[in-house]
Amino acid sequence: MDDVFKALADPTRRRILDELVERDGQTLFEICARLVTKHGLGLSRQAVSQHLAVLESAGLVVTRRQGRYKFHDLDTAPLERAMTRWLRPDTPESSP
Amino acid sequence: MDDVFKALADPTRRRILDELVERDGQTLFEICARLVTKHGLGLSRQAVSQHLAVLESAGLVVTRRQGRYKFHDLDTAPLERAMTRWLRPDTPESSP
DNA sequence: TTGATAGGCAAGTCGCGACTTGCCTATTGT
DNA sequence: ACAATAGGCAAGTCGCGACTTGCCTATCAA
Repeated sequence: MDDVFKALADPTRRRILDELVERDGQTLFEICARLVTKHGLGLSRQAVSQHLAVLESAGLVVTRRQGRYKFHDLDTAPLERAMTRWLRPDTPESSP
Repeated sequence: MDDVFKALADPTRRRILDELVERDGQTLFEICARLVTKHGLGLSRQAVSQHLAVLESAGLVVTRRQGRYKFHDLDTAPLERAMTRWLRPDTPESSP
């Protein structure tokens, strides 16, 4: 759970999550290309690879190998668990 | 919104939010004392003050001065807005 | 089998963020 | 008025994280 917040701290990693929400099951090179073209970010392949490793060890991204490809899928379950931490039970909108 | 994630990245700041959920409107010295006694954290007053400044500029904490006291209140609104960013609209549980 | 593609490992650079230290301002109580 | 309390400002130290560079492994197509 600590890793979830650390993973979300970096803006590039958040962009990666944005990409995976829009289209699940992308490879490292696909994500690389999208970050460069769509968001104008100039980073190396290694940088993206390391970001994906952080996201995966945080449980936010799940990978499946298939031949020489490694597909990345988003998992939002850790997000929801992390965020309900500070949501008070007595908010007036919670039970209308 | 970028500041929200950066603010949540530090474990000490998350502890401060925990404290404010439990009891709203604490002063700097109160928060300091609680972090030391209840959580065993050994940090200076300045450290906590800087953490509170980060939380405030992120909109997660709202302050009100009263004489020589400065009370700190939690605001969870930025949290909820930040989290809905990656929640897919087509989750099977969202519309049973 | 060879070259191209997809990815991994390891060491190194560098800047930002967390924390400290020292001193200063303002409000309160006696 | 004076001391104590509550907080702020600024410069400095230091470690961790983001990113690069160079090289290595594995799978697929020709």
